[in-house]
Amino acid sequence: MSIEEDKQKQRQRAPSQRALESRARILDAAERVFARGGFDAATMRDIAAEAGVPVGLVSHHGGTKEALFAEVVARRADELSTARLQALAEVQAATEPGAGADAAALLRAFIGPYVARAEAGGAQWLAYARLVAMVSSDPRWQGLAQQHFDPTARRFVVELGRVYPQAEPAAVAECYVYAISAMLALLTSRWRIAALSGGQEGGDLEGLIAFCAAGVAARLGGVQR
Amino acid sequence: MSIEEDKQKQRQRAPSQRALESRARILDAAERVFARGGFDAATMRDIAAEAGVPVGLVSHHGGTKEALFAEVVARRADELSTARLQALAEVQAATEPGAGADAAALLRAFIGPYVARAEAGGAQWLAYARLVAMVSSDPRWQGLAQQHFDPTARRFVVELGRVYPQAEPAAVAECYVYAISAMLALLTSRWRIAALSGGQEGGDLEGLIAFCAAGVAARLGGVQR
DNA sequence: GTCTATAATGAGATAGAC
DNA sequence: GTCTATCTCATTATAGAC
Repeated sequence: MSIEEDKQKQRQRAPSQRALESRARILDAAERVFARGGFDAATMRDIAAEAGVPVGLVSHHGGTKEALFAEVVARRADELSTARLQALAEVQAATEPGAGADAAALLRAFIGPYVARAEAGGAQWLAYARLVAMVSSDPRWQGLAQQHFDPTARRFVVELGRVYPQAEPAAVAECYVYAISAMLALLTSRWRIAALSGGQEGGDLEGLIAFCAAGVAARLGGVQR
Repeated sequence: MSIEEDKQKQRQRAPSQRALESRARILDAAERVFARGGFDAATMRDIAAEAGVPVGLVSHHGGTKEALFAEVVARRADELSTARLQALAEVQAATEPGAGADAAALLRAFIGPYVARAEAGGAQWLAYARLVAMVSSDPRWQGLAQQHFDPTARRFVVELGRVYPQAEPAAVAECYVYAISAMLALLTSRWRIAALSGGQEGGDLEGLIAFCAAGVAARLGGVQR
């Protein structure tokens, strides 16, 4: 460890405690501000004010506005990918060989880690969900999406295809896109659900999985093997 | 007609053919440019260039940037609401009294008119779908959404609640939000479906309705009355 | 590392000629 | 109605003091 640190010193000093805090505060603030109105509505001044630091410090730690955005996206995407792949491994370990996993378990492995973090009081995770929705739907950020979201998505599509081997690959991908959009809707649009049902709170993980699992089963082949 | 025109003259002259064309070109161009990167990424200069008119003319016809945005949203929302309510009336007319409509027919009445317009070579409708997704998810445009989307949405939630009378209102609204988000995903993310399935084209109205109808049935009560 | 001051750019809106 | 020129303001990024 200490040797590693010495290696780093060839390039730069170890960051001070205060510097690390500033950096984290700036990233968190940027996440919230970007989530509010998208990349263009956010200004470096908004982010600085939200973080409680001077404007210049945002550029110093985050680089350009685009680099800051990319870093915000990457930070949580990595944690999420790891959690999802681990949940997937657990599902596969719990399935007896030859039987094959079922769609609900796969969906839970993919959707569960995110919803769990958001529901554990994760205001930052909710803000991040709005960011994910933007990055996923705006061709402008296609590069970011490919780098951070696609690998896990492909893996999930492959596993879902194993459950429904007779289904067309495009239909499997279609179901994946529907499920993800519903997940993001749950995370970002609880207020709308409440507004449409007279103020009643609504929407949870189990309801979402029930909806998606049935949808997948109906779309990909009626009878599940 | 001529008398009507004279009445108008008290306030303003009847618009010339060219003026009407300019106005329509500007609205169409604004729709595309707003759809590309959202409200803030769009500039009045982009819109003018896309429409092939000088910058000043955009303000002249569209007013402020916000007014222009609101007008773009309103224009198609009204057409869509009418088509959806008409389709709903047809569904109810075709259902024998006492039997009750089924969820798939309701979904088709709500989703069909939009997808049909988009699939009939409607590049502008696809651009508009991206706008709808933005307006629906950004609290900044809550007023626009309430004015133009909520009335039809509420109507649909009510009808869906009739099909599943034992379901909680919040669960019905939840299903509505999932279905709409999946519809928007189909319209805006065909490229992603293709990318995830190795270039194969995928996603159509019937698949979407199959997915959503099964999801609704599973979420709202298993057995349909 | 932290913070201030400023340079350079590009935005929305509008006044006024045609 | 159409188009040009311009006003005013807010933005990003950075140079340089501490």
